[in-house]
Formats: sequence, C-alpha cells, structure tokens
Amino acid sequence: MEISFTEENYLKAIYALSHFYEAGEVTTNQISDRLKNKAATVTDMLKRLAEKKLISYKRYQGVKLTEKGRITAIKVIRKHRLWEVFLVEKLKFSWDEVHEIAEQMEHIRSDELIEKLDDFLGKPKFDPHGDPIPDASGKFSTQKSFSLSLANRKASLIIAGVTDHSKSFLQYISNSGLKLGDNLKIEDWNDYDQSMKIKINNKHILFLSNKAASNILVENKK
Amino acid sequence: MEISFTEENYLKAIYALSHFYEAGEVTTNQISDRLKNKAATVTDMLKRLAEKKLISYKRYQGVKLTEKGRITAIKVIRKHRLWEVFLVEKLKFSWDEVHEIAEQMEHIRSDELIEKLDDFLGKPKFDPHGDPIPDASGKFSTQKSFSLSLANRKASLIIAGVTDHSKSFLQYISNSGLKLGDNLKIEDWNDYDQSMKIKINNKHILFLSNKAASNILVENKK
DNA sequence: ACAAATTTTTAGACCAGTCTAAATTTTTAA
DNA sequence: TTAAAAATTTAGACTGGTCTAAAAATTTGT
Ligand SMILES: [Mn+2]
Ligand SMILES: [Mn+2]
Ligand SMILES: [Mn+2]
Ligand SMILES: [Mn+2]
Repeated sequence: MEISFTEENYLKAIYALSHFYEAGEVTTNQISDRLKNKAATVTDMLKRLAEKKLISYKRYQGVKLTEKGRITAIKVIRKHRLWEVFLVEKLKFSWDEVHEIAEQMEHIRSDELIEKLDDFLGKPKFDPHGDPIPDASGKFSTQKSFSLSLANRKASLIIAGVTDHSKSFLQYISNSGLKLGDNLKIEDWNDYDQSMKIKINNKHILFLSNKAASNILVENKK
Repeated sequence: MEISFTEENYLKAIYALSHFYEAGEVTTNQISDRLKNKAATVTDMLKRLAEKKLISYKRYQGVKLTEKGRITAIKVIRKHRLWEVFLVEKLKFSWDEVHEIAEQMEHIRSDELIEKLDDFLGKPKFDPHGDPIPDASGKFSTQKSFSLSLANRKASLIIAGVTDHSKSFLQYISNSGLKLGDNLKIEDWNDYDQSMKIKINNKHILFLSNKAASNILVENKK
C-alpha cells in the first residue's frame, strides 16, 4: 500500500503536534494550521489515513497515529534530518538554507539509499539544528538538553540545538557568532525581563532576550 | 509558472525521442509507449504543455519542444545524471541500481542544490553510464564515441559508455569484467553473425554478440 | 483512388487533493 | 442549563492526471 508525499506530510505533522502538545490526541485545526490547509481538507485526509490504518480517528474526537503511522512518520523524519546533515556537511549549505530542500528530499523512496547515506555521513546522531536523528530501527538518542531560558544563573553550558527553525532566527544566531558545540557561560541575568548576558567560548559577550534564550537548547558541561 | 514532476517527465521523454528518431517531430504513440500511458492521456498532456508554451503542437501533427521546453528538459537530465554520479561515486551504489533513484531525485527543485552538488562531485562531464552531463548553461561536452559494433576490425579502443541502461545488460557487462575506461582490442571478428572476440586491458578475452557490442560505446585510443 | 488499417483525438468517467459554504457537534461561559 | 461561539464535518465543486470506448483524421496498400 503506497503512501503519498501528501500523506507523509500529514503523518509528520501529526507526529510533531502530538509531541508538542503533550496530550495524545491531535485536533483537526492544529493540523490545518500547521499545514496551511483548510479544516475541511484535513477532515478528508484524516478519513483516508484512517482507512489505511495509519491513524485512529473518531469523528469530532481528534486523531492519534497507529504504530504503523508512527513508524512511517519517524522514517520520514530520519530522512529529513539525514539529508539536512548531507546538505550542511557535504554541500556546505548554511543551516538556515537546508530545511526547504530537505522537505523535498525526505520523500525519496529507497531504503538502500537512506542506509547508504547514513553510512556516508558517519551515522550522525543529530542534525544541523541539534535535533536527534532516529536510527534505522526508529530509536532516538535521548537528548539531555533543555532551554537556555530555564538554566541556572552562572551555569556553564554547551549549545546543543535550537527550537525555532525559522531562517531569521537561525541567521540571527549565526550572525551573533553562536554555533552548536560552543561553550556558554551565563554572566548576568536580568530579573525584570529575563534577558541575560552570556559569554561564548570564553571570548565574546552577548546579550540575549528571553525570547531568544527560550529557543536555544543547552546541556550541562560535563 | 510551476512545472510538475509529471510534466517534467513528459518533456524529458519528448527530448529523448526527438534525438532518438532524428526527425524533429515526436508522435503521440512514441510518448505513450515510452511513458506507458495511454495515447488519450498523452493527448491531454500535450494540450497542457502547449498551453504552457513548453512544446509546439498541432493536432495529428506530432510535437516539438520549444526553447523553453528544451531548457527545462536538459535541466532535468543534468540533475538526473549528477545524482547518478553521486550515488555511484559517493554512496557506492553499482551502476545498475541508480537509475530508479535518480528518476526521483531529478525532480528536486533548487538551483543552488544542483550547482553545489556539481561542485561537490568535481563537475563531472559524464555519468556512470558514459552519458554526457550538460553544464549549468545546458551545453553537452561532445562525445566522440561510437558503437563497438561499427568499429574497425583489429581496432584499439576505450570503453566510453553504454546505450542499453537495463539492469540485466549493465549486470552482464560488469560481470564480464568490463567497465568505463577499460582498454579494448578487437582480436577476432565473425562475418556470419557479427560477433567478436575482444581483449580487455591486455588481459581477459571475451566473446561478444553483435547485440551486446551494439550497446557498447567506444572511442579511439589517442 | 479509395478502402482498410493505424494513429490520434474527443467524450465521459474516476481518484487524490484541494477549496468554499453550509450543516452539525462540541465547548464555553453567562 | 442553555444560548452563543468555536470546532468539525458534510456537500458540492474544481484541477491534474489517469483510464476506456468511440469518433475522426491520417497513412498505407492494392
Ligand atoms: Mn514534506
Ligand atoms: Mn533540522
Ligand atoms: Mn522522472
Ligand atoms: Mn545514466
């Protein structure tokens, strides 16, 4: 039973939404917002996905991925993130340019391709944005990262990823001289607006708003 | 104006057919045979392509690519062949496994991607089957190769490509120990069935039917 | 030259994926 | 507890791409 590009995109959206809002069930409007389709269109597609046993769906009650749907979604995510690594590591794209291209490449169908790509890239565990890449069996390496905005004052940290993938945020981060793996020390903290002053790699000083900090993932320096 | 995957496949088919049959005009049935669609389906599509000024089309008279159509077709071919090089050179696929995957990858839309890929691969001039790769401006490097079946007796040649891309032919060639760039000397020639005995790299001896030889491209050793 | 064969187009249908407008169900909150 | 608001589904329509069956145009062979 063939799964179309469009269906793959719905499964990926449902997967992401079901993790974003901790609750298990994802609503029609959430999907409609995310994919920028009308709610009526989403309802149609949900019926088709349920027909194919990729989701469980009861009228007006929201949806959940079945095991089959989950596996399919994770495979698409694996492909997306591996292609992003390829684009950045091998083709020298910057991290703000790769998402749109990976949106296309994630739909290429060939199990052999994706395993050979994984080998070629050295079986990376994280993509250029710090997102974990599921292995061939669908397992994610557990991230022990958390938001910089929740870190202890004066903490010494390592930049592990970002949660906002927009071009403007990614460019702002690069232009500020920040990249994954950098050391980061919180030097000062403003109680009024939760902005902070950080020191990067013991060299540069940078001021971050709470909004920016909330989209930076860090882990404790071990 | 967006050109769909399907439209790209039609343009590529028309391009190939117009070169295969020297005549300029390509017929509905030729396209229908090649793409394994019904003639009625092809007629529909021809109207759409004509609407978009990608082909010129007069009822019952066959079709020709416009300049715009030609450029589009060549770009798809460029992408197809570059991805084939990637799959063989970087991911270590064998030359009989890459065509189907490249059929999918050729439709990825990103000019920057294709130019970065070209750089990454070292701007190759030929794909794994010896087919020339058009450059970014659409120019093919001229091949001075010809069919082994038309070579002079006792000639000393270099294997430059193949014209049959089927898995079975490609595997037969590899299994026989032949690959692009190998030296080849015609040792013996059978007038009855045009079969030949060749020596490869001054080492192995191989018998080739006329059918096999006709699908091997060679160039003169310089 | 013209009837038969072949090629091509037209007509009408279907599916996937989308939309708008209207109907229905669920949720909210007075 | 019930009316209003919000969310969701249904109904009906459209496009791109495909098909089969039938009609029309072209080509072929005697
Ligand atoms: Mn996608
Ligand atoms: Mn990513
Ligand atoms: Mn194609
Ligand atoms: Mn090729």
